[in-house]
Order: sequence, then structure tokens, then C-alpha cells
Amino acid sequence: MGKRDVLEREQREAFRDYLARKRLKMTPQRMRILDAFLASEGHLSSEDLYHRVREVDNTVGQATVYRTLKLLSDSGIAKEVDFAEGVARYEHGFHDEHHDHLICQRCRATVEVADERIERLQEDLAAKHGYRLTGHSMCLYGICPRCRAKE
Amino acid sequence: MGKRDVLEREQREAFRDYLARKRLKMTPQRMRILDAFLASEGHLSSEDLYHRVREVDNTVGQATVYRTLKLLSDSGIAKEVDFAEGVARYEHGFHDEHHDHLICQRCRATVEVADERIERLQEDLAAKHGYRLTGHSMCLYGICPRCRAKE
DNA sequence: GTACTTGCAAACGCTTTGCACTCTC
DNA sequence: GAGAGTGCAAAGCGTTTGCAAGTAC
Repeated sequence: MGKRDVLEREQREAFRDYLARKRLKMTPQRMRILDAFLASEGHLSSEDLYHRVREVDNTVGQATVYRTLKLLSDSGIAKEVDFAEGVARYEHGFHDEHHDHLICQRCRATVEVADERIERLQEDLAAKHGYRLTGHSMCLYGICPRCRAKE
Repeated sequence: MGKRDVLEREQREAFRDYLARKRLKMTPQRMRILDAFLASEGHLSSEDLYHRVREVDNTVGQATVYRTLKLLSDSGIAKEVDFAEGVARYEHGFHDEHHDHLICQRCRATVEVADERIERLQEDLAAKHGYRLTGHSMCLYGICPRCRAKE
């Protein structure tokens, strides 16, 4: 069994626990939405996820996907990210490390990046103004190598 | 005459030029919207600006404010900023230096911050992945000193 | 059996657009 | 006077919500 399968199983377990704790129910719809989410990579919109779920079960409604994504967010399995496009996107939330995003303005190709020095400077910056930092969002926009080659 | 007045005059000039170049027209509505924008500080939503303009002239429509804000953006007088609230906000665009934002999660108090070292590290990060950096948005979220004192 | 969930469609909030009328250049 | 700009209301978009019927526990 691959590492991926183990991870997926853990996530399913975590979601079950979360639902139980909140006295909510596991339903076939939530199951399928979770599965589709776990099987995905990158940064899906609710719409994206809806279409993937639909391939498996074309009775699931959009509203259920929206509602379930909220639950996945709350439980920490998914994490909402905002690329200033006017749609909410979600990435896997169990990534142990924080990261930011480097996004191609042409083709939307996205790289996850992390730099500890930047994080530290951000802390300093907040502290300098007396703020206690609780989080941040950083998106770098540019042109990816592939698109640059086409220029 | 204060420095502020000079700046405002320059901005009005710049907008006139922009309109002329694009073969667009200066109208009383655009004038009033520009004036309200220049007289403001911080990060206004279209709604905010609409209300301020309305205090001067209650015949101006929301659509005109939206349309004019787009023009102000295009002309560089305003700059759109996204604080992930679901509303577009605009700040003065003639600030000579780039800056990012530090936002209080409780009261929304916003500080403009800049750190050259972070900028440089961002460039490095993009370059490391072969991207040519064209821009970025960085929002730091935290609790401001005033709100911390109330805890 | 009792909540909680569902799909649907209607409502939502912000923004854009089609239109007939008005105004600037 | 030709082309742009206006206010209004309607439409558009992603998202949320009210509801009656259905389902997990």
C-alpha cells in the first residue's frame, strides 16, 4: 500500500472523527466529495470539485459540495486559498508545512513555495507595529518558464 | 497651498490627460468621484466612495462609481487591493513606493508596511523556479495593539 | 424516531451591462 | 451632432439559504 493511500485513509478517519465530535453524519455524498477532494491535486474551486464528483455520481447537488467544502475547511482537511480570481479555491490542508504560492499570470500554473527568512521578516514587521501576527497570505504573480519560452 | 493640494491638483491633471488620450470625456460625475477619492484616505470600497460622493451630489449612480473606479485604476490614480473580504477596495495609486498591508482581524485597522529584504527574497524565490516576477500581493493578518489591549 | 442532510430553486451581495436619454467635445 | 456618459433596472456571477422530502444514527 502506497504512502498516498495511507494518507487518504487517515484523512477519511479524521473527517469521520470531526463529524462525530460535532454530532454530524457521514453520508454517501460527503464520502464521495471527500474522496474526490483527496484524489485531486492542486487548487480546486467548488465548481471543479463538483464536476469531479458528478463523474462518479450525477445526483449530487452544487449546494452539497459548497456545504461539504466548508466542513472540510473547518475540520482542517481542506484549506481555502484566495488567488484574487473571484472564486474560492481549496488545497489539501494536512500539508504539515505552511507555504505560499507562485502563480503564472498566463497559464495559471502554480508552484508552492516557502521561505523561512521571509516568514521571519514578516513576524518582525508585524511586531514592529505592535501587531500579534495570526496569519498571512502571500501570492507571487509572474510568468512561468514554459510561458516565457513561448514569448 | 499645502503639499496635499498640489498632489491633488496633479492627480486631477493626470486624469484629464488620461481621458483625453483615450478620447473619453470629463464629466461632472467623474470630477466629483475623483475629488471624493482624492479627499479620502485608506482603502475604500466602491460602496464607501459611492456614499461619500452622494453627500455632495445625490444623483450620482452606483454604476457610475464602479465605472469611474475602473478608469481611475487604469489611469494609475487608484490601485485595487484585495483583502479577501469579498469586496474590492482601492487605495491611492500615486504612492511612489510599493507597500503591503498589515490588517487587524478584529477591527480591520490597516497599516501599510514595506520591507526591502522581503521584496528581494520574493524575487529570489520566483527566479529559483524560473518565473519572471511581475507582481505580488502580501497581506499580514493579526491583532492590532489596541485590540490586544482589550483582551 | 429524531435530528441532520439532501437537491432544488430562490435569494444573496457585489459587480456589470443593456437601454433610452443626456451631455461633452 | 456624433460619440460618450449617465442613471436605472435587470442580469450576471459565485455563493448561501429556505424548504419539503429523505436518511443516518
